[in-house]
Amino acid sequence: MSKPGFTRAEPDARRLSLIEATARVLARDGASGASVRAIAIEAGVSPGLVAHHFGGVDALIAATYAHVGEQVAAALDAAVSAAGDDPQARLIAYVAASFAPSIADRDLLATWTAFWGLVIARGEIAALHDAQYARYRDELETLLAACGLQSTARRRAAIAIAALVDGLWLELCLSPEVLEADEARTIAQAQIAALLEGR
Amino acid sequence: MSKPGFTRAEPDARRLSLIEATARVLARDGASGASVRAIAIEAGVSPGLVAHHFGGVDALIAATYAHVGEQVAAALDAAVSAAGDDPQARLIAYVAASFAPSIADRDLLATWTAFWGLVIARGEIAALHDAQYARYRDELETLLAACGLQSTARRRAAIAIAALVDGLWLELCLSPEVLEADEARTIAQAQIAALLEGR
DNA sequence: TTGCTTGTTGTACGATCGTATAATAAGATC
DNA sequence: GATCTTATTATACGATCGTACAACAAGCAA
Repeated sequence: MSKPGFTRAEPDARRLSLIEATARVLARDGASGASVRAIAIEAGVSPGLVAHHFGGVDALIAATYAHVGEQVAAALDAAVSAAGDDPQARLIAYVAASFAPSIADRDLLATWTAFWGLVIARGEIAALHDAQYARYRDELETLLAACGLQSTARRRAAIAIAALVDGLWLELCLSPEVLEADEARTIAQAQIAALLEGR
Repeated sequence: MSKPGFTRAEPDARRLSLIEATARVLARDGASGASVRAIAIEAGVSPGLVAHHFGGVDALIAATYAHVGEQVAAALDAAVSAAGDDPQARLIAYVAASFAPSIADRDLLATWTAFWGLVIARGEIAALHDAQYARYRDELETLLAACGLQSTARRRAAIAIAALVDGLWLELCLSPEVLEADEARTIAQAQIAALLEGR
């Protein structure tokens, strides 16, 4: 009974571990450091596995983006569920969750910037971003509808909130010493209140 | 009288042409395509010139970021000057100028994403971003003060507007078919009006 | 046990990376 | 025209890049 030199994993499990390793490398070394070899070492596997499971490094980064996006969306949804029944409280919880320490950190930003770079370099990846943005906007529109906002104003309100949150989130990640999470939350909350004013 | 094989340029002039070439390469191929050789070819010079004038490729990209930032700031300032004397009109002109075709395009976004990636990978570059952000915020605070906003509310209002504009600008660049410049302008204008309401 | 599938490894390949360096020559100075 | 400074070129170096590929072995089925 000799110890196995390596363990065989289910394709899905291996793919997940590669995705998580990619996220860690992206966070540590940035987009330029996310090479096939660095990712493979981080995941404790051979470089060839990346090609075997993803075909190429671009597809792996895209999958990482999709996965991280799922996680963020789940965290925001959880915040909404925990917020109770009041529609406005749910909307505010959804937005405020974007500034939680686990969401607004450099590690996540690294994944995002790497992916934005990919959108520029390889146009076909833009569809992934469009899908995530559409989902975020839809969720906001649903929450806004529950607050009683009429349907004609909903789209613009959702875009406005999404943009504000993105901008605050970006600033929070890039220079947390200038803007703190609490202030970001306060600002977002005030803007939402203003948007719902003339409802 | 033989034709010179190359022309000698003033260091500053050559640096500028390298910076402009970098911006073009960044826009065309993204951050991963901005290699010393690609930039040198685009500028019509030898690769060695990058090291000679900038010391390394990171410094060249940083200089490109600074230069593009200057251009954007100048364009925004010009829009303010052209807006006349009314304080609120000046503020709105400043913000709306961010969505002009020359500002909200993928080419500029490519420079920004490349630089954001550098902020992650090399911490010492973050200071450049902080400086640009601080300048933008200061300009907004000045315009807000002219609108009669009391000093305590100014900082938060400036951050809110900066974040909103950044988010709208980002979305405009990434998926212009979803969000159009006119709508972005309308949204920003409405938010500014709301911010100045309780003044 | 035997055979089969396929996840996994290790390596090799050509391309490209950033940078260093010596040779060259443009253009100003005297 | 001679001299000097230095911008510029061209090349070479070692490292690292992404991918391809053949050999290997883990684990399941029979």
